[in-house]
Amino acid sequence: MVFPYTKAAKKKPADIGEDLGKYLVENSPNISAYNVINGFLNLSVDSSYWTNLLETVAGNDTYGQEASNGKKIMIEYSSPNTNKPLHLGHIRNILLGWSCSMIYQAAGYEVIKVQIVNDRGIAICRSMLAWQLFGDGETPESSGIKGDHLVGKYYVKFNTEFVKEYSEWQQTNEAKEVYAAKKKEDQDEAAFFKAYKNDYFNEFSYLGRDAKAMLVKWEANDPEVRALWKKMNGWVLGGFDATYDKLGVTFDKLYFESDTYLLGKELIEKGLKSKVLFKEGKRVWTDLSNIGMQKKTILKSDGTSTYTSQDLGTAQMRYNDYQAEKVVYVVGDEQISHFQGVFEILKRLEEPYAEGLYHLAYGMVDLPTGRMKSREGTVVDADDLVAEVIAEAQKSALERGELVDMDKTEQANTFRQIGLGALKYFILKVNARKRMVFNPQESVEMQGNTGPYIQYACVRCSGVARKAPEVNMILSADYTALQPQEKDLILKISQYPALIQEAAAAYDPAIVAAFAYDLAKLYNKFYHDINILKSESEAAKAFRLKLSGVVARTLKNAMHLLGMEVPPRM
RNA sequence: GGCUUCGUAGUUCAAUUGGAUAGAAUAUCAGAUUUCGGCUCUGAGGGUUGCAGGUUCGAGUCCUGCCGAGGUCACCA
Repeated sequence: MVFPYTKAAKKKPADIGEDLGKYLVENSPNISAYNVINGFLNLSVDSSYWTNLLETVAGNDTYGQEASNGKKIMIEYSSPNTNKPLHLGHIRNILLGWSCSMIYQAAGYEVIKVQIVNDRGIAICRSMLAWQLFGDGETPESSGIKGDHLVGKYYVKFNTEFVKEYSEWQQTNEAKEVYAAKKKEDQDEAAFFKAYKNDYFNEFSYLGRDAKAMLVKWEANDPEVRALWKKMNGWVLGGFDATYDKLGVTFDKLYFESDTYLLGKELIEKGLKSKVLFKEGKRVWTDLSNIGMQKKTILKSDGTSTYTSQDLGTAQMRYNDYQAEKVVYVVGDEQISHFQGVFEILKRLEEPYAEGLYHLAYGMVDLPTGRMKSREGTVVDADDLVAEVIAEAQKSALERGELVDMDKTEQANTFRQIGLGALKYFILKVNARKRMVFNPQESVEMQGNTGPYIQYACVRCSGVARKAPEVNMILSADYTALQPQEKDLILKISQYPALIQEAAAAYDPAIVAAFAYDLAKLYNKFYHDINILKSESEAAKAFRLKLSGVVARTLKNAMHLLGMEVPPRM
């Protein structure tokens, strides 16, 4: 493309193209020809360039892994509440966090994977209270229910009981009086009570009163409440661990909100001194109008902490723990303004890590039928989903009569790899910041732009490469009549390291996913068009086997960045 | 309402960051191959990139206005 040079050179676009092309052919050994069309300069690359490139890549055992750059990055992901099991939204979060971790590792960073478990607050007290009232001593062991699901059951129970209580209350005289006194114009009873729910919880509800009382006791370190809290949180965390294990993700460090929610005092003192923050009574606030936001409360008028104060303190603590240059928060896009506020305050406080903070905001996951709503029971449970995709992989393989001769445990493992591969790819191929539609049927498809298609291509080319141990004996330089399919493959592979950097800079696994798919597709075309084992010459055969080996390795590497495994057979 | 994200084949997603004829997949139809591995390949139809202006050699991409869908506007987390 020569348009940008027209002004500087004061020539017609076509002439510049001619001059440049001519110069490059004469002076670069890699360029063999050129032509100019509509102001675009096209160059032809000599075959020795391609074979050399392939040799270089083949000889590099760590292709796609940058040398350490000595920098640290912390990636926070998952970070669930301990009152209910994980769902599809968490899965998107977890896969994004994991994949970004892998990408940054490949880009040369030391990665610290963390999560902050939200294990306190009124929501947790709701589950606890419901269990106390209706649980009858039920445990994961006694009921056979996975711990997180058991606690989730009582969270739901609380809500159904609360709704019942609320609708009964609406019939009372007290409710009629509240309605008469507080209703807005044109607001009928139904609309009013729908909007009044939270106020009811705080002012009139028995369940609400008891849950809040429990939270107060928890904060006062009441031994009985704390013991119950510990017991139920243990159940939930055990359940989460099982789910993480299924998904194949790990963490280097867990932070607990119960330990961090009081942090931030030190930074607040600093902010008050430097007039970044202001105090009225016990309340501390700041003005964020410069980034289009309003006043933000950091400490409440009773002096207690807020979400903001807690995140300020946590950021500082984690910097003290690890001194990471970058910190990525994988959190849903509904919290964009919260993090803008937190990051802005830290910048004003001139904290050394403030510039390296990044909120990786992802969009909500919708179902084909609309959005997920826990109240309407349309939430897709994480454990159910994982079981379903594995079952689907098994079903479709057995229907085709494949893998039946395989050892049972190996077979089960292969189905797991395929099912999870399908699920992970389906979610990660979509740009993170976009809202996405999750179709359970399509997620387990095996054809087209899917995980199993890529896995299959990889299995295929490593199978080909395995056929010929002599690939390492260099012959490929003698092969000069390269086919377009071969050039396309080498070109694609040569872009891989730059692509990793690009994906890291954009915090976007979808870039890697698109690459893996393109490469798989190019290989399948190559495989179809050219019969490798019946190549026209030994040199061509050696070249193609070597190429297959390099494709296999690159595909496997790219899939690893997406958290996908490659089955031994498919 | 203010701020903000988004709107691309029937559907799900791309588009090298402002570049060539907007590409894949899926579904539909028509073919090929079936070798090292059966989930492979080729082709066809399908688009006024929400609408209307503007900026320039050139706009899906940038600017303005409208329409539509989210998010957010707590002394909740």
